[in-house]
Amino acid sequence: MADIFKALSNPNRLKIFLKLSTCCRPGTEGIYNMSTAVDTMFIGDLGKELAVGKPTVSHHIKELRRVGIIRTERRGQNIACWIDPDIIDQLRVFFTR
Amino acid sequence: MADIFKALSNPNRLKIFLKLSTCCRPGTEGIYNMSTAVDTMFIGDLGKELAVGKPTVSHHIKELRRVGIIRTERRGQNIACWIDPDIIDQLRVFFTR
DNA sequence: CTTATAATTCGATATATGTCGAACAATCAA
DNA sequence: TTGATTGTTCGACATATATCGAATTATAAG
Repeated sequence: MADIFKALSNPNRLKIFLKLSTCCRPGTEGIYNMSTAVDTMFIGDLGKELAVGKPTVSHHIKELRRVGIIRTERRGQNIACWIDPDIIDQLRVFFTR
Repeated sequence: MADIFKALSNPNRLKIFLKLSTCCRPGTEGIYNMSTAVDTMFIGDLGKELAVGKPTVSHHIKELRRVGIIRTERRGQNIACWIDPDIIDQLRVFFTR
């Protein structure tokens, strides 16, 4: 759990998380299965809004994936990302009771 | 929000949070008002379970208070701590939707 | 096969963080 | 007032982290 919070403690990683949260809402069919997703978020697109270089974005994505917050899948030249819904459920439960 | 997650990202601070969570459950009347609390948690008691020195515990408590996760109140020689219930609500909402 | 685009890896570096010991402050009890 | 207990403040230091530029890999398009 500490690792998950650490991942979300960096402002740029939190922005990535929020961006993915708004683009890929739980309950939206296919959003967690990129083969049918209607609204994907590529790493390059995420990086454009972050005022940091590509190596840094890559590092942050790697970290978010390491702790299980996001999942990724190559789509041609790009790599698509989405939030793992299980983690969000876990986190909500963590703050319940 | 990043600050809150950073506060919870340190293993010792997370242990303090969990300890306070189990000793001071939401819904327990008076637990957030030390003058009527039936189960208080003093800084010294928290420190005994943490394998770090008193200055470090003090530092962590300060940080948790700075970001609004806990509240404190002096009770004689001791200082009592408890979790701010509003923050927990905020966090649960954050991971909802 | 060559070029362009997207992303990762690798070092380097500056800054932030966690921890400690020593000294200090605050409260209570004789 | 003196002594004991509890917690804070202050430097110091070692480690962790965020970031960058340069080089590298992977995929797609001519």
